[in-house]
Amino acid sequence: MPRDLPKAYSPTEIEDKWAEFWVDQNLFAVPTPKADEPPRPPFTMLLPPPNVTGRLHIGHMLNQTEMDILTRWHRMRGDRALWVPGTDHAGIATQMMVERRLTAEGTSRHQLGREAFVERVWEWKREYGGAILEQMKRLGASVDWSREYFTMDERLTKAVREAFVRLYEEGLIYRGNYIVNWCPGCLTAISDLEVEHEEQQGKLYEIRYPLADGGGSLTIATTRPETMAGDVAVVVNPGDARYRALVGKMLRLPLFGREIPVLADEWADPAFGTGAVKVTPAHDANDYAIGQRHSLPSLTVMDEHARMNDAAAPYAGLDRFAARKRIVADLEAQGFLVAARDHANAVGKCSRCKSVVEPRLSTQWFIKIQPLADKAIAAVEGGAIRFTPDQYRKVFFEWMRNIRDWCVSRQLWWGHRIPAWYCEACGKVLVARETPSACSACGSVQLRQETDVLDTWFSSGLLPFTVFGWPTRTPGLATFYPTQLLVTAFDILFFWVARMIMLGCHFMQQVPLPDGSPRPLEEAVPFREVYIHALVRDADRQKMSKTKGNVIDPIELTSRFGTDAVRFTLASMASPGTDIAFSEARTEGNRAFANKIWNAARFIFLQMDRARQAGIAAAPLAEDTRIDWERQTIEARWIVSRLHRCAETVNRALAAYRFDDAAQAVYQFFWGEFCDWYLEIVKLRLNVAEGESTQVAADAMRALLHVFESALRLLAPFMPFLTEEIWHAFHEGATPRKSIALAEYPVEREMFAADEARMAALQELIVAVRGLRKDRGVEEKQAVALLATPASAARAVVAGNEEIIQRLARVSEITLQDAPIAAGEGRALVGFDIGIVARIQVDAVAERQRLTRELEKLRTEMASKQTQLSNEAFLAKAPPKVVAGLRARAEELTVLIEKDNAALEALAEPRK
RNA sequence: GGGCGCUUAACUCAGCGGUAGAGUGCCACCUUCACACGGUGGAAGUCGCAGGUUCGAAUCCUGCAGCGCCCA
Repeated sequence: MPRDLPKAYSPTEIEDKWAEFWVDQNLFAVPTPKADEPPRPPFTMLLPPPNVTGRLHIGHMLNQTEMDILTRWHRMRGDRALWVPGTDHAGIATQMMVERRLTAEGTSRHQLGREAFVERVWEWKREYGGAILEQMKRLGASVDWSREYFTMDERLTKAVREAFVRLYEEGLIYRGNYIVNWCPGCLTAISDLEVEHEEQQGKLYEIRYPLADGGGSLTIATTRPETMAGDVAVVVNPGDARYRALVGKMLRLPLFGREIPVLADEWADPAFGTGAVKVTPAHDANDYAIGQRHSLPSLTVMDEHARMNDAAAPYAGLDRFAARKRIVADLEAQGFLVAARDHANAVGKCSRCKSVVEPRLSTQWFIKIQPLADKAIAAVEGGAIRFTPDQYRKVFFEWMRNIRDWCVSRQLWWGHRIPAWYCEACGKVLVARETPSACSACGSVQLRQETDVLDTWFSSGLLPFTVFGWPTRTPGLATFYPTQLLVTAFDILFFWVARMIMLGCHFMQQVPLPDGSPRPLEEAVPFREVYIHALVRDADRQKMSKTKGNVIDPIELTSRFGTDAVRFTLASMASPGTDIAFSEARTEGNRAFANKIWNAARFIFLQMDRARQAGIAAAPLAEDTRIDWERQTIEARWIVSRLHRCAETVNRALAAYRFDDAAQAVYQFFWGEFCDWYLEIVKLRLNVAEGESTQVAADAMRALLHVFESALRLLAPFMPFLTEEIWHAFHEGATPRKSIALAEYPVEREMFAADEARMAALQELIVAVRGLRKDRGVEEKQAVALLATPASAARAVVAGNEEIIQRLARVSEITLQDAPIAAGEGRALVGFDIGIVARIQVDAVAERQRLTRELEKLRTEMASKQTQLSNEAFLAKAPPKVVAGLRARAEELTVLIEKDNAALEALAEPRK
């Protein structure tokens, strides 16, 4: 592999290559282990299946970046890391997509017929359905492509049918006539969750309903006068004195002339409107309940398109909103309209097509949800499933405790068709795994299959076990179930997560453990942990939407900044609980970070070549090489110590899903310590003069190569492309493993606390000298002589490391002295006084300003410390450690204040 | 209406009882042989407001204001 890397890192040139490499080499495939294989800690995750019609958006990328970091991390730690990808058939969305195409072609699904239409969708899916997974491949998601699934695959379809039939046999599925959320746009029932409530300014109409006996009238209040034709009663609160006398009497329905009763029902709220409400059981869920209580009939007055039907003559054929206008106008004209007040009310809209949802009485299939919800609640309460952040546990309970039966039938053609057949002869309903040939009751062959399909979430709710072969008890199911983790956004917590928990607990409890013993609830859960991540918003914190035009396209973004930079940005902003306002500025910063590492690699490769020319060994170390750190130099022990500390931080952070902390730690280590300090110092050691011993350089090279290669592995889960490229270049093609993704992740090892303290002192000294140089206006290139008066403890630090100070602070010679630095000529640190010898005039005014500012700060701090230290209660109650720390700091402050004061006084005197 | 969350440097965000942090941006200087997607130094915050608890509060409690989300 060529090592003459270009000067600037160009991600686009290398990313495609590695993305293909990972897929072609099948690197992330995890075969189901054979029985005699030694066990390894499992780490299994399911990709929340994206919609097969979809394109990758930035939310997917965040989700997948987090999962990929975790998977790569676990894999490198030696776990059996399996991440299973797949797509969802997305009933409504996909059907709509193909229908739009048909419309453009001048035809429709009804013209094609069901069979031809479904075949058409499959064609579409085969052609375009893979797009989103191709995008994932490009972004380097380390999934096991050999296990890719599609929710309409034959195998999964069979499992869906099995699940449905079992639930039916267990009495948990029933067919019934109920009010459902009907979308007149999509022409199907939708679940409660697919309805978005929106506050809207509407009217509250007060309408006078005359008594049938002609003795007066009663005024009702309604927001929906268009449903009047379906009214079967008016209810008032039994405690409402205003209407008590009217209960039991009949009213004559205006415009329609039918007679309906006045009834008493607790549901009527005396404080709302007039306290009297009309009851339309076929078009309102609450009214339906009232209708049940009072045995009232239900009159459907609209068709599936939400147009008035014949029962609403003379308004038949009108759209519901047009009908409302006409009816209100007619009521007004005939003197029935008492008032039309402004009224804010929540309108339910279809999350898919935004049509106003029409509550509609229809026959649907339902899952009796309470028994399933009870198990799900128990699983979470018992700690078998843990949520991060923890607050979502409460949200989960809130929802699960108020859940209603799940309407699973959809009036669509694309999806899993419900395995139910109706006997035309005797009316029996047959629910079966295999298509029946004759009625089991009467033997008739006149069977008609149910036309409805299942809600898409029904099949996705089964995925954690169906992908591993359920209902068959496969070795894969035994090995990989339960999965360890689910990573998802808040918005599908109920759609998907809750349903997986309910269905997983229910079906998997029926599957014994591999050893044959009954499976307890904690082993039936689909996953042990749920990590809920943020929503990605635009830079102005606006939710992204196509209509607003503020959608960030991750593919476009990665082509501008590089996939690694975008990944790193998402990871570093992903702190739990808050949404991410996506920042291009930070992405730019991370592109610079990638470039920094690229150039560090270039530098190291250059040094390796030079070293070889000088006869010094400079080859990548074998993986099991141990370095004798004791004989290494201070900066080597320091950097390896920092490396291990960083590894510890990263490992701890990732275990807690703190991607931000992990990313920050790597960034700070690689740039702020490895590049800024270590590489600068190591240049000293590698610079071998003619005839000199090469031992120092050889030792330094070993340390450098070891730390650099370890740091690459540390970074690999976050920036897989860049690190893969450099790692292969580093090994010149002879990599110890196929990919850095298969190498070992660094762990906490040797630490040298004393050297870290010494380096900290050196760094402080060097920074102070640099600052002093700036203050004195010394030119960058000019080396200056340094005078230092170190406290005794610090003397050894300076004495042993002159070279480092000289190089990093650009100092020509160092003079250690006991005599104080001339006041005003130097700078005071806690451990040192330093001064420089340079033929530059001190700018007395500027120096006085600097000192005054500094003194101000020190005195403010001193005052607060003294206040505390003179407080008896503080001394008595505060932990000794805190008090001691405060005392030490106060002493430092005293010294610094004295020194600055002296300097200031000296400056006040006119200079000769 | 019920519930949850947020408000910290110009911007985006960490910190959540014991000396206010990061990245970006800003200012000044520097084309030093890995990197100007760079180096060096520097400026910048009464931690939304008001009370309370505590020896001590950005951090805990209460109230208020503003913003956002979920459920009805």
